Amino acid sequence: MLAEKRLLADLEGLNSPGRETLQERVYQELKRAMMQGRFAPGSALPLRSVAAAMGTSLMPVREALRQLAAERAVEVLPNRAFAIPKMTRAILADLGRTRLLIEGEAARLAAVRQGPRIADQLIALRDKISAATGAHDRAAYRSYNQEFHFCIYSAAGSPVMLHVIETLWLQAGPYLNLSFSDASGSPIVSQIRHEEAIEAMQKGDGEAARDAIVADISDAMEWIMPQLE
Amino acid sequence: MLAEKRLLADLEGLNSPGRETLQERVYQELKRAMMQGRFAPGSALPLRSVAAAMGTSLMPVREALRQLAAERAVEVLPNRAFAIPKMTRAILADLGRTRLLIEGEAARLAAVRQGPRIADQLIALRDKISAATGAHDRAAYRSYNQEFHFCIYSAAGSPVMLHVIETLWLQAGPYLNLSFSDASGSPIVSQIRHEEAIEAMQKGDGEAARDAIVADISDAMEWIMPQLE
DNA sequence: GCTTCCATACTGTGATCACAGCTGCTATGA
DNA sequence: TCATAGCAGCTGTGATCACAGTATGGAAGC
Repeated sequence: MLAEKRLLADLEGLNSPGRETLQERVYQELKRAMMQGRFAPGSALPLRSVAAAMGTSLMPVREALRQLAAERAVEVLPNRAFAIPKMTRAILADLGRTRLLIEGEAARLAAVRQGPRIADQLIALRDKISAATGAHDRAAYRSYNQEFHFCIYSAAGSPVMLHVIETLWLQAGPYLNLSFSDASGSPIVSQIRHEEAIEAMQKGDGEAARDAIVADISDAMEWIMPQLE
Repeated sequence: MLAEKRLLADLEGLNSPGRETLQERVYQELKRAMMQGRFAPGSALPLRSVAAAMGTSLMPVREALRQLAAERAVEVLPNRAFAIPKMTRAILADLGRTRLLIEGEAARLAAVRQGPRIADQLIALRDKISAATGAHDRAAYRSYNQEFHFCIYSAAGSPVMLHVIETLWLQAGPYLNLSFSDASGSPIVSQIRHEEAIEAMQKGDGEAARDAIVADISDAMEWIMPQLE
């Protein structure tokens, strides 16, 4: 009996990935696709189409979309239909301003509280980013860049800020792809900011860390902005 | 025909309040009840109980709760059950720190961009707050205080920040009630901060506006914190 | 008296169906 | 030829049901 229970407990751990609800899977899948910019801005997301694509009924899709809508990642039209939000220059600027504020503060906190402790992880990620840039692997670049930033933000020790930042990235996510729609030098500029951030973390210098992150975001925004519309 | 169409168009406007979905109504009702602190922290929200209380089926309740969960206003337990989150001192402090940052900045923006234009509204709200305080009407106080703050935040012209602030209030909402669990002087302190805020708005002084809001939030936090646990 | 087991009730999940509103097309009329 | 009525196909909403997992209660065994 006891052995059986132990076995079940072990299996439980193994089951847990499969134990995720369909709703969860649909949510994650949509989120991933959106952040990769797979949907055109303004395009509709009919429940039945998404459900058919995912091989589920309408229900998990409805809940996943509503959750994404609550996070402002998808829009609810007056018709109550779901759609990918259209990004305007004004909204993107607003998003950028808010990111500067909160991600800058998170970076400052991270440097002060955990700075030297995460420097090694950041250096490893910087190397991966360099490799991805060299290989012109945009997907890898985006992925590692995101890891780099969130490695810092996680170290701030503020779950509330972390969640806010995640929702901001989710909203801006699809449009960050624009930064790499051609082979221009934007990523290289970013590398400089990352160096500055690493240095600030090593020193535990909060103000320098904030400045580095603020500059990084500003660079990206300046790059993306003229490409809109 | 044309007249008929016009009539329908007119009726459409009238219908719109009734056209809200059940899900929307359940969502609003739950939100309102939560912000008034009607649910004990940690208490469960079984779908069927809520549905019975609202007189609907499970579906609208499920979607409303999931939306609230996305906003961190309710918690999803490992059992996938919904519950009112338990607030710890650490989380409340985190929430407070984030509020200082973003609400302070929103106040600064509001003062610079629209300061004098909203001063009259703020003065009117201040008077209502005074009246509510004098009458010991806690519900009215809470309501007008919220209006006062969001009057400022709306004037910042940043929909992104406004939404973030709303989610922060929703998370902290139930615990703000603690500030008035007895007849102590906390609201009076708050009034001083409001005066400072109004003055800053009249002058269009961003820094002063930020300081006033930061002080207001800090006061409230300092008041609530020891009452927790 | 304490532990163990089993039945029952209750949890959220997800599929299916009926329905109302809207959109766009087509056929019919002037 | 053009306007209009009506039909067909979409849309999301919400109720109902079946189901699997979990907690809880009491009863039977040690």
